[in-house]
Amino acid sequence: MKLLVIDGNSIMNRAFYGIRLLTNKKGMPTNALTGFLNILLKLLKEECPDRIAVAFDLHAPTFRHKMFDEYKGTRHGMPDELRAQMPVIKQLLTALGITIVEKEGFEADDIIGTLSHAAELSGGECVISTGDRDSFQLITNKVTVRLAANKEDVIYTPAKIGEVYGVTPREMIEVKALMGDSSDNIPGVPGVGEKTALGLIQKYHSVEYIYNNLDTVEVTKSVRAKLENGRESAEMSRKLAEIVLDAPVPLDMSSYERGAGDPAEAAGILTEMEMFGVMKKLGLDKTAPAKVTIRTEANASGETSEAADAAEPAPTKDIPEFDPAAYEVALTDGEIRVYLDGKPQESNPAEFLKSGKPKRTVDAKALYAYCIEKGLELNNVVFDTTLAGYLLNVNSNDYSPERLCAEYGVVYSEDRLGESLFLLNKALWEKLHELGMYNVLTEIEIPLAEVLSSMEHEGIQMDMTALHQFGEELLPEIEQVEQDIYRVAGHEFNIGSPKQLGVVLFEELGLPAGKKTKTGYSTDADTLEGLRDKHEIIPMIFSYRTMTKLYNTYVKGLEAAVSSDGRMHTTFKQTETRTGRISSAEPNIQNIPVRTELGKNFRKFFTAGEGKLLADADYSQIELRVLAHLSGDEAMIKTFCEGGDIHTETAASVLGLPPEWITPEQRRSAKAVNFGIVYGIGAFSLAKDINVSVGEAKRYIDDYLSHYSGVKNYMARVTESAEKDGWAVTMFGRRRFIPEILSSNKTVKALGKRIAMNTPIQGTAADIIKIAMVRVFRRLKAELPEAKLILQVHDELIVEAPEDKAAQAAKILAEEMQSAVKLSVPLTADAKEGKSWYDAH
DNA sequence: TCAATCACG
DNA sequence: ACGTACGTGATTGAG
Repeated sequence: MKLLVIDGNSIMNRAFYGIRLLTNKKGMPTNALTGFLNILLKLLKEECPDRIAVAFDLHAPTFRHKMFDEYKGTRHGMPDELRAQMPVIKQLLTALGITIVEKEGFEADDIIGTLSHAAELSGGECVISTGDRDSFQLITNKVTVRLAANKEDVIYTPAKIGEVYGVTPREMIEVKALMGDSSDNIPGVPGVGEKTALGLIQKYHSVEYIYNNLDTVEVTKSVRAKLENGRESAEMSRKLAEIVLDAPVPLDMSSYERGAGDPAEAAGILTEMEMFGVMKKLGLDKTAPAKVTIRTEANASGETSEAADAAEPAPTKDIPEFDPAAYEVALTDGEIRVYLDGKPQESNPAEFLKSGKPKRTVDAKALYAYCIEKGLELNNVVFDTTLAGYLLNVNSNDYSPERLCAEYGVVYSEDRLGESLFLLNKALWEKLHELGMYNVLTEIEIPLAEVLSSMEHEGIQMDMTALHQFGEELLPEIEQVEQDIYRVAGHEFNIGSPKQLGVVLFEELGLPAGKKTKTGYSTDADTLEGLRDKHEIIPMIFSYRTMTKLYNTYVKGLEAAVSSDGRMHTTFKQTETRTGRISSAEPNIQNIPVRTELGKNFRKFFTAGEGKLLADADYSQIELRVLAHLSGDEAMIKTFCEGGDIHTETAASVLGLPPEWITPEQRRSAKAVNFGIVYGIGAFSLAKDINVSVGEAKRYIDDYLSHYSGVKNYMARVTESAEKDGWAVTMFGRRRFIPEILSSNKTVKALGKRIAMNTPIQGTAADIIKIAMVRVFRRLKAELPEAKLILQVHDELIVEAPEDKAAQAAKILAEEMQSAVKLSVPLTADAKEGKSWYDAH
C-alpha cells in the first residue's frame, strides 16, 4: 500500500507563484489550478500510489494576518486570485474521486503527519508532496517527502536529510525549536539562526538535553547567553514545532482509495475554466461535460456565482431554427471531406464546392486558398468553425476543432469528424446568435476570408535588385558607426546587447542611468533620448540601431521572405488580434518603415508589376471619426462635418484660440492628446509623450474632456458597462471579453478600463475597413477584374491594376472605402497612384 | 523560451 | 505607495 499525501495549500501556492496569471474568458484565475493538476498528474505517473489524500488548512486567519492584510487592503494573506481558486480545486478533486482531508483547528501539516503515520502503522508507505520544508520531521524509512521544485522534485529520505542537515528527521523538530519559523509563528531562541541551531542539534540532539546540561555544553559566550534568555521560548517552541500525529481524521487507508468521482462534472469544471490541456492529460477530453456551477467564495454556501453571472450575457433574441440542410466541409491532409448531418457524403469535390449547396467550413480562408490553387470555384459558405470560434472568444489562440469542441462541450472524435463538426457548429451557431454576432460572421468575416486568400495569393512584386543594392549601401555605414562606437567606448563590445551596452554607458562612461528593466539598465530610445547631449556616443547608438534594424529586419528579412515568383506573399491572420484587426506575418507588411526618410525607401521596392500601377488609399483619421460617431460628441462631429483639421481644431477649442493662431507645437500636443484619448489616456504618459509636467498634462486632459463632454460621457459609459458585463463591443457587435477589468490588481484593472475604451474604437475601425475590403473586392471583380486588391495596412488598401485602368481602380477604391458604412461624420479616403508603394502613398 | 527593442497603424 | 497609452510582428541576445 502506498499513500500519496499532497499538501494542498502549499502546492497551490507554489503553482500560483510559479505560473503567470492565467484566466478564463470571464476573468476567473486558473493558473494555480493548472499548476496543481500538472503536479498531481506527474505524481500519479511517477509514484503510482494506490491511495491519495489532499490535505488543506481550514483555520481562521490569525490576528497577525489580519493586521497585515488590512494594511495591504486585501483579506487573509492570500492574493484574491489565489483564494478564488481554492474552492475550485476542492470541487475538482472531489469530481476526480480524490479524497480531500481538512479539519477545523488543524493545520495541513498535522493532517499530513497523521496520515503518513497511519500509513506506516498499517504496513504501507507514504509519499508527501509539498512545497515547504516543514514536513521533514515526518520522514522515516517508510515516509518520504517530495519537495516540489521548479524543475525536478527533490526526494528527501532519512539519508538525504542526514546528508543535507547532518541530523535525523526527528531532530528537525529540535532545530526548528531553536531557530524558530516566522511563517508558523514559532519564536525559537532570539538570535539563534539555522547555522547555530543545526550545530547544536548535530552535537547534542535535543533541546531538552541542551537545557539540562547548559553548564557543560560547548558554546560561545554569546550563544550561551541567548540560550539562557530564550529558555522559555525554546521550550514553548519545541511543543509548537512538533507536528501532531493524531489529528481526528479517518485513519482507515481504504478511505483514500481513489473513487470513480464524477467525470462529467470534472469535465464540466475544466471546460468552464478553459483548462483544455489538463483536460486532455486527464483523459477527460472524450467525456461529455456536465453543466456546472463553479464554487467561488461568494457561493461556497450554495448561492450562484456573481462573477460568472455578470459575464454571462442574457440571450438577446429568439434564436432562429438551426439550418440542418447545410454540409460540413473539412479540408484535411489536402483532401476535401463532406458531411451531411454528421454523415460522410460521396461527392465530386469540384462540383460540390461550386454548387449552391450551403457549406459550413472549418477554415474558410484555407479552403478558398485551396480552391484558388486547384482552380476550383467555391460558393455559398454559410458558416465557418474557426471564424465563429474567434468571434466568440478573441482571447484564445487556438481555434482548432479539437480545442473548440473542448471549449463548447462537444465530444471530439477524429473517426467521426462529421458528427463532431456538426455538433460543434450547432453550438457555435447558437452562441453567436445569443451574443448577437451572427451577422459579423456572415456579413464581414466569411466574405473577408475569400478576399484575404486572394490577396495572399496575388502578393506584391518586389524589386529585389534595388532592395539588395540598398542593403549593400547600408553595410559599410553600419561598419563605420560600429568602429566609431568602439573608438569612443575604448573597446569592442556587442552593441546589440542591452546588457553590454548598459555597462558601457552607465558604468564605464558614467552616464546617469535612468529607469531600469527587470534585468538591468534600460537602454531604450526614450532613455537614450534624455542622454543625447550628454555624450557623443548616444547619437552613434541611435544611428547604429536604426541602420541595423533596417538591415536585419527589412533587407535580410524581406529577402528571405520573397517567393520564387519575385512577389511577397504575406499571410494575413484573420483570427489573431483582440480587437478585430487583421495582422500580417511572414513577412509582416504592416510595419514597413514610413516615418523616417531613410526607412521610407523600402517602400520603393514594393512595386507594381510590368505594365501596372498601384492605387493606394487610406482613411483619414478613421479612429477619431469613429470616436466622434460612437460618442455622439457634438463638437467633434461638427469639426469633422466642416472638414476642419481635427488636431488644430482640438488645440483651438481647448486653448480657446482661433484655429489660425495655433502653432505647430500646439497642434502636436493636441494630436498627442487625441491619440491618448483613443488609447484611454493617463496624465503621466501624456506628460512623457509631449514633454510637459504631469500637472500640465492633467490640465490638458481635463480641458479636453470638459470641452468634449460627449467623449467624457462615452468613456464613462463604456468602462462602466465593461465592468458590469465583462466585455466591450464594437458598432457591429464584435465582442471582446476583458478579464482584466475584473482584476483585484488595480494596475491590471486600469489596463482593463483602457482596453474597454480603446476596443470599440479600434475594433469598429477594423470592422469598417473589412467591410470596405469586401466591397472593393466585389466591385473590382465585377467591373475591373484585371485589378486586384493586394495589401491592407489597417487603414490603408492597395490595389494593383493595369496602367490604363489604375485611375478607375483608384476611384472605385476611394468610393467603396468612403461609402462602406454611414456614420454621423463623413469618412474620407484619398487615393493616389504610382509605380511603387512609395510613390502611391 | 523570454525579454528588450523597434518597426507600423 | 506604485505604475503608467491601444493593437500588432521580427530580430537579437541571453538563460
